[in-house]
Amino acid sequence: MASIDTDRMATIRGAGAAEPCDGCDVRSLAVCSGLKPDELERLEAIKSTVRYRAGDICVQEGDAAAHLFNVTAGAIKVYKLLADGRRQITGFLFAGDFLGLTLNDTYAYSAEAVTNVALCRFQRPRFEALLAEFPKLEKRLLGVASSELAAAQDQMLLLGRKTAREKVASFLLQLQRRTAQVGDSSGMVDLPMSRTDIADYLGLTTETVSRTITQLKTAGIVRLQGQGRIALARHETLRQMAEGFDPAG
Amino acid sequence: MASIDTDRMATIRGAGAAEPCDGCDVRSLAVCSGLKPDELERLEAIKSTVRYRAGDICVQEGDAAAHLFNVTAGAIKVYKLLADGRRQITGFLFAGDFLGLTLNDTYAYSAEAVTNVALCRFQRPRFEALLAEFPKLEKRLLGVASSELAAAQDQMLLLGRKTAREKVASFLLQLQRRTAQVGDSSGMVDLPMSRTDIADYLGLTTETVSRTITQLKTAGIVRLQGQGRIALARHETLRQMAEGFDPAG
DNA sequence: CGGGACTTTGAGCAAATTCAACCATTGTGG
DNA sequence: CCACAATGGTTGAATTTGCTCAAAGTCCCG
Repeated sequence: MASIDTDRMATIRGAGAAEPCDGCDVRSLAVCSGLKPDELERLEAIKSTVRYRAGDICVQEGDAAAHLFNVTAGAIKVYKLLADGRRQITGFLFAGDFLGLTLNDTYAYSAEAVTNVALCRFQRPRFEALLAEFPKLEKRLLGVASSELAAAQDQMLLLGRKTAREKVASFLLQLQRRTAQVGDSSGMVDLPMSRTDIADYLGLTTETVSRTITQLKTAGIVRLQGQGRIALARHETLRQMAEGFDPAG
Repeated sequence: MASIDTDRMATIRGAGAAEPCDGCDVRSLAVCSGLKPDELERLEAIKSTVRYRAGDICVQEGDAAAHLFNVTAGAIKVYKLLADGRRQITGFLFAGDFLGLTLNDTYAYSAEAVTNVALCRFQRPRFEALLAEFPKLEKRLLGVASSELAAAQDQMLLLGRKTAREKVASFLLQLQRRTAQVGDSSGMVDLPMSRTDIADYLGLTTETVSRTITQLKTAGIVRLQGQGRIALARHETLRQMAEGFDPAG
């Protein structure tokens, strides 16, 4: 559970000025991957770059869905709220991830910057026009949607059927897989988000998350490397734990 | 939790013979909606009709993803399992719903017939060839994926943050919305699935589902109409309950 | 060095689960 | 046509996991 700072609205730091796609180091991960040079140019023409500071709201549930985004740096959390403030984080987004896929003309979720972030931003009507022109882009988007859907099903399994320990183990491994995807396979994992965020992602409370991590630490399965970094020491144990094999530890 | 009858494999009742799309009464809901007559004809050419009996497995997690389906009659449950048999149902599919969207070449979930069902079946390579030809079909599929994604996020909120009572209320309303979509807005809702299925969908146990429904019945909010039918008597109360307003009932 | 936010730890509590028994409905075979 | 087994659903009591409430400990930043 969590209280949300509702009064802090988005403050766009550096707006407008588009940064060149040429030097973009997340292009291979993003929706724009696989486009031909001329297509990329057309896409670039309708793009602007926006930055948010940690804590800023990027997207607000219920607002007109005017834009689509691509995260180029930093981390974002996507979440939904209940009437009394209970929060469920449905996903964390990192560099390369896509934000804003929706059929409706309003967003069905909110998004907040976890760290300082940079995003490519596209106006929806313009983006959709390009979508109609470039089948490859549409195909890519369908791919993005499909893999998000698969991830969502995994997360439902986690939320509905896993124990606190299994949830935390799954979460750490998920972050590590993501880290490895970007190249770093050292077993060191960044935790840019707070315990409250982790709790709201896993359907737990901060206290339970904290206790569970302490348990894993005591059991020698992970090592806290101060300040939002954690080392996965016994990777295989963690993996089994995440899949529910219950090594009774 | 639930034990799965692992030994009962799919028995295709009526295979092969394609039924004409002409008279199909779910076409307006399905992926094939909005296609031009000649496009529809091409799609029909690669389609076959399959039937399963209640309890049959339609799709098995890990199997080669050879087909895509469209439900034309009956109900199907889609689920994932943990090593020890814990099950999470990620969705129920009804007439008009699509099954089989995936990027990978294996299914990431299983699907089992809840009632006797009929499905349109398409071979993946052929279907994908048509996708490339008919942008409208691809667009439609992206729409399907998007709305499934939105539903998945709602379900994550439910699983992670709602109480048993809120979960059951949400579930009943969801079924009713679906029923209303097909035309029937009488407030009567069919419950073709077992208590165990409902429990595995809501992240609860059968006992808790049963107790909760009994509570709603006692409070006069619903009426059981014997045999898998339920009447939503106090719709608004139920709606508030589902959204977490806690009318302390 | 001090203040504030976040995290950890502790103790008691409660919602939902587990285990167990009972009831209802259905389908089968004598 | 009825008895009865089988399956699924309901109810009860005890237990447990994770939550709530409370306090103390860290870390960062000015």
